[in-house]
Amino acid sequence: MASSSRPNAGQPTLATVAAAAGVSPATVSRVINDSAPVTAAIRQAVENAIERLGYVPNRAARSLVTQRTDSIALVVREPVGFGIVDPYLSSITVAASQSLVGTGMHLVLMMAQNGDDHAQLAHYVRAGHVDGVMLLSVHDDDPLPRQLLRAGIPMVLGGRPMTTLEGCGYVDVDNHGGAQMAAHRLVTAGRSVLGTVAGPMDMAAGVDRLAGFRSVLRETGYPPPVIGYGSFTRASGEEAMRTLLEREPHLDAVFAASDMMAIGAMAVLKESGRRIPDDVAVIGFDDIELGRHTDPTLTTIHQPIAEQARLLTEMLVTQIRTGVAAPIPAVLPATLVERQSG
Amino acid sequence: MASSSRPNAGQPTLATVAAAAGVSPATVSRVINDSAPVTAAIRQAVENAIERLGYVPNRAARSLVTQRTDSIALVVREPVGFGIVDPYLSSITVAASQSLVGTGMHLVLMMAQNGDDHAQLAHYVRAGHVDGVMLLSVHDDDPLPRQLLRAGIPMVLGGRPMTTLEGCGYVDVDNHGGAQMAAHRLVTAGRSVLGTVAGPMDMAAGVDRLAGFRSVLRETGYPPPVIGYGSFTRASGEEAMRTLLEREPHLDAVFAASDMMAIGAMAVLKESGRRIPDDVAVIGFDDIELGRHTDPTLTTIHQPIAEQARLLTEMLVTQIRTGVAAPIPAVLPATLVERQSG
DNA sequence: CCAACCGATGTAAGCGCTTTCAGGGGCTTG
DNA sequence: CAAGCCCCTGAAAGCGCTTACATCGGTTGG
Repeated sequence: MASSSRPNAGQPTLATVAAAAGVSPATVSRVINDSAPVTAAIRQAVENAIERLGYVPNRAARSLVTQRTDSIALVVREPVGFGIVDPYLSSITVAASQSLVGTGMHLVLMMAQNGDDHAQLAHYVRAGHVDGVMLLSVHDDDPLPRQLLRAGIPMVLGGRPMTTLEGCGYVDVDNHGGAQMAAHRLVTAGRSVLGTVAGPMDMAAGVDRLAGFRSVLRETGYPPPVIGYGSFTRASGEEAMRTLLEREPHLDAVFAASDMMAIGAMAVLKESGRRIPDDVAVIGFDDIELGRHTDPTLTTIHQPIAEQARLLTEMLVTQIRTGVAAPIPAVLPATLVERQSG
Repeated sequence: MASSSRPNAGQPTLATVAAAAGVSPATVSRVINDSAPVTAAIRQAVENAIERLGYVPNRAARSLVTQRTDSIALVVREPVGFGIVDPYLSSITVAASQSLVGTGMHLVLMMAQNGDDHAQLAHYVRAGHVDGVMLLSVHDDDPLPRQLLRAGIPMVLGGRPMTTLEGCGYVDVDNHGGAQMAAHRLVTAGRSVLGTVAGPMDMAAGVDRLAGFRSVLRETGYPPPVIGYGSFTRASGEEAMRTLLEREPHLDAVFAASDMMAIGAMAVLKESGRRIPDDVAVIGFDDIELGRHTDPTLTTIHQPIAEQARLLTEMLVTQIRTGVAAPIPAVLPATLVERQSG
């Protein structure tokens, strides 16, 4: 259909509009961007022409001269293949996308699974396809953040980076405090042999949640907990739980650093014949939807995801518009959600 | 930091590379795009220069002349606000993003919640920011698909459109057949008073699932089921279930057109003192992760999401590259997943 | 041995837009 | 009433890239 050679053939351009309105292209541009005063009559004529022709400005052409693209990249390091989806990550993705509505910016979704993807991604960003980057789920050995920072790309992080990153804002949840709440609850409930399924030690969320949990035990005179390590996934939670049970069969309470790991842990506990919470109490972290539907329902630490996404986009957009990075990172409060499991 | 005025200052351009390699810009372009034969020695020199300077081609400039952007939009009509996320939609989003890896294309995520968003979106697409559109969750009264089609934008649909759309491929799941499986199972299990929580009647998924369900009852001599209508969300499932119970208290089986609605229905049934599946059997549709963790676990109809996403991207990319729409839509098989609820 | 030719490179013309810069009224002011 | 301003508009120069088209050796065939 349509003509042939030029795919864009037929679409009116600035010049077309200018001709139709009997003015210069410059004036049309000024009307569109409201970048300089234009006489009411002329403005009207231009707007009519635009309307009549169904003109839409070409973004590539605009980007070329303004050096902006009005879109940002959301980069998620999704650890697993097809089908499996970290509910926390997908929630925050949706929330970010929604909080961008109204800013006139758009979201480019990028799932980086490995180093190759990251290299391609850095390329993509530097090719000027986005004005800034929102990075989720950053590991300590990840070279990407530093790379982007060096290239001067505006960037914000969802979660505190392990090593301080100058010139880059982030929004974190009070992982330490949240984990303390979990520990307190278990201690208060009179549990005596505690264990924890910790997250990866190359992520602040993993480290902080473990530290918070241990700090309470230390302060209350408890012996150190048995620790198993996972990667926030359900499968890793199962595995860690098995290790925990081997090393400490008399365990009567477990704190998991993510809900998915808590769910895996619960499955293993049940499988081993233990009742939850009667024999073993379980507390998770994240407050994903799933936790409301498990049997028993999951006691967990809530993260304000929508708020986190909102702050992230706000920080990033500000940084893009003003050129200066948010000086102060945000740390949002975590809250305990009491359900059946612990 | 960096200089000031031009944000892009410092980034090498084609010309920079050409100068460094001692060749013309055209030759550099030919090397980069492999669009014409270039002597090995020269190619080498150019590649060295690119490497040394860390050159990255500017996409806006390229887009301007090629009229391609190498990115596509994933448009989701997300019915609800912050926080609530349809698990089916978020899964397919992730799957689509992943199946795009390796094609050199990128995904722009767009959550359109209302007509305004849609208008803005059509604008965005026509502004040439994407080469094609993948549309999820299309309602019959939605003007967007036709609008894009008329504008000649390559497009594919996740799910059959209610009204035939010429020149636009789609990938559907065998909703009719899947619903029949559910009905069969309930009938075979000896259930006698059947009801269904149907989906919206302005979407093929809603209509087809209801039709499939009824067809089996008709053929097996059952009376027509009581029907409640929802919008695929959990809350709407609860509400519909309440209506069903009012109209038919002796109900002993329910088929819900989505897992989220099934979960809502189960909550209402439990609340009313009924045991599942003893008093009432429940079967859902979608096979979302949540269904594995409910109590009882949810019997449901499985959709091959990853496969659907893969086919959608494949169709769209092909259409973009060749210019012709996929002539035959794909319909993927649904399968029954037997769990505890029904 | 010269004409025709072919393959590799360079030249230059835009793609559609923004943005300086200069200029041309209409006003105010001395 | 002339000089000076200010406000609005138009002309034109690119932004960084691709791509005809021209060019220029070097072959090949008659």
